[in-house]
Amino acid sequence: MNTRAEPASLHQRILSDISEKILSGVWAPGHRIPFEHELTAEYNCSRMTVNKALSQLAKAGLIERRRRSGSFVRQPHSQAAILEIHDIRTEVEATGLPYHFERVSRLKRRSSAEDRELLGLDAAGAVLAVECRHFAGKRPFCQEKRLINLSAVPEAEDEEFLEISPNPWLVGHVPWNAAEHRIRAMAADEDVASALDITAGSPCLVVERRTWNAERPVTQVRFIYAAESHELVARFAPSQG
Amino acid sequence: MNTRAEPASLHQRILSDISEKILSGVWAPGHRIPFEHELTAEYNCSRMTVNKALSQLAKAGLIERRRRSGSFVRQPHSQAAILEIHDIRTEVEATGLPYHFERVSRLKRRSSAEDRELLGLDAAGAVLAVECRHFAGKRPFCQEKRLINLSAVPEAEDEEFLEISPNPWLVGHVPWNAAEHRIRAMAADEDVASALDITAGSPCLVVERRTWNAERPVTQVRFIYAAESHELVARFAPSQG
DNA sequence: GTCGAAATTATGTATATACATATTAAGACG
DNA sequence: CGTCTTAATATGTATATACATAATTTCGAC
Repeated sequence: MNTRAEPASLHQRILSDISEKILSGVWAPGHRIPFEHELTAEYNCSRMTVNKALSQLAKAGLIERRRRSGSFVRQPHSQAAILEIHDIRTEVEATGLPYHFERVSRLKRRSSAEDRELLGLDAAGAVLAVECRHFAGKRPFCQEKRLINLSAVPEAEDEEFLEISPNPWLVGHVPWNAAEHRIRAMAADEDVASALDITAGSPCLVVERRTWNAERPVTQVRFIYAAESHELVARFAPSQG
Repeated sequence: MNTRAEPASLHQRILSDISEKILSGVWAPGHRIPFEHELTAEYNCSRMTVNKALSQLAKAGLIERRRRSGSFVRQPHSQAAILEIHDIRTEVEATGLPYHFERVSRLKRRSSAEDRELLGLDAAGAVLAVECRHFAGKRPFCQEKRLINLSAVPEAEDEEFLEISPNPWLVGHVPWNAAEHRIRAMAADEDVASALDITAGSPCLVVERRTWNAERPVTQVRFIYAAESHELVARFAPSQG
């Protein structure tokens, strides 16, 4: 009945056994799962091993542990979902169409007030503004307008972004430890409409991303998709560890 | 010297000490963090305690552990972000405007093929179709079109959704353990345009959610917002355990 | 020098044990 | 009957120990 690959270690097996019972609904929310000493007997192992599995399930939010009372399957209260952010190349290739991109423009300049606003920069400094178009087959898939903070990423000044698009280049060259995405709908203005080969005023999906490294803004980018060509998927899936 | 709130347990303190060094950028990606035996000496504790902290950091994706070589700060490759899904009441009240909603229609029917498609139902069965409008002040904020699978939630048949809107009611009455959100842009059709008091064809943000309980579809709902009135925010934040 | 065996090293997993702590149940007492 | 104390119980944390495993390095045979 269980055709999955069995996890190598015992505590992982215990964890996955239990989480499967919960996720399949065999143990409904509120159900008391066996005590540590019962699982210890069932799996013929030490309490530490069982404890490791249960602690991880608790940290993942699947169960709640109460001293003296035992562990219980939690109500999945979560209002947070995991949003998969894919590389554009990956997104395009998932449709089966060949991917390519075009660097439309690249301009180094002292940061304007608007640039600093978009990047979240306090001080003045040089920025690099890059615009690209990404294609699925022959049709434009996405317009990219990007600002790169040159005081955080001076190496970008030597990159033309003709062979490699900004995102893969940045991922390879600059570490970052925080990112924020804002997602909204927008009517295409003339600029977007001509870039995406759609009529002005038609609906677009806008994904704006800002990334930081050690509190310092690295880059700000706005991806604009024609409404028909893209959707985002976010899942709430109780984590498995 | 450490003015933060001290975590209660030793392994948590080790974990938070290290993750702070990483997130603040003191230890950059690629940096080798001290060996377990070095941390053992530094914190004057057993290897198991250090191991617990490091294992959790590894599982959270902050570090990578390599046998014989040690543990290293990982490149934050993650392309997954946490999307906050708020209740509409919360969203509206965050703008400072008073919230209210209006139940437009409520209809019980045998599921059509389209209903089953939307809900992800295999078999036929009764569904409840509910339509609402949510307001921010006097202006329409969001249109909600929902299907409820009555074979999974029979109690819904006795609820009129006049006093309480479907989402809070469902959260209080039905457990669920999986959810999927699809986010896209759309042009308002006549129906949406009149519901939101905008002109047909103007851009809208669509959030479609489906939830399951123990593999069984519970409800499918489509929230439609005028482009100006709403945006979604997703963050990538390295988890702290 | 090159190849391959053996030692070294850091992590991965598991055990038995100990004591702490939160929570509930049972009992004593006014 | 209610309250206070005490015991019982499940989890929380930590230790010392042991052996397994993966990845290097060392070093000897050729």
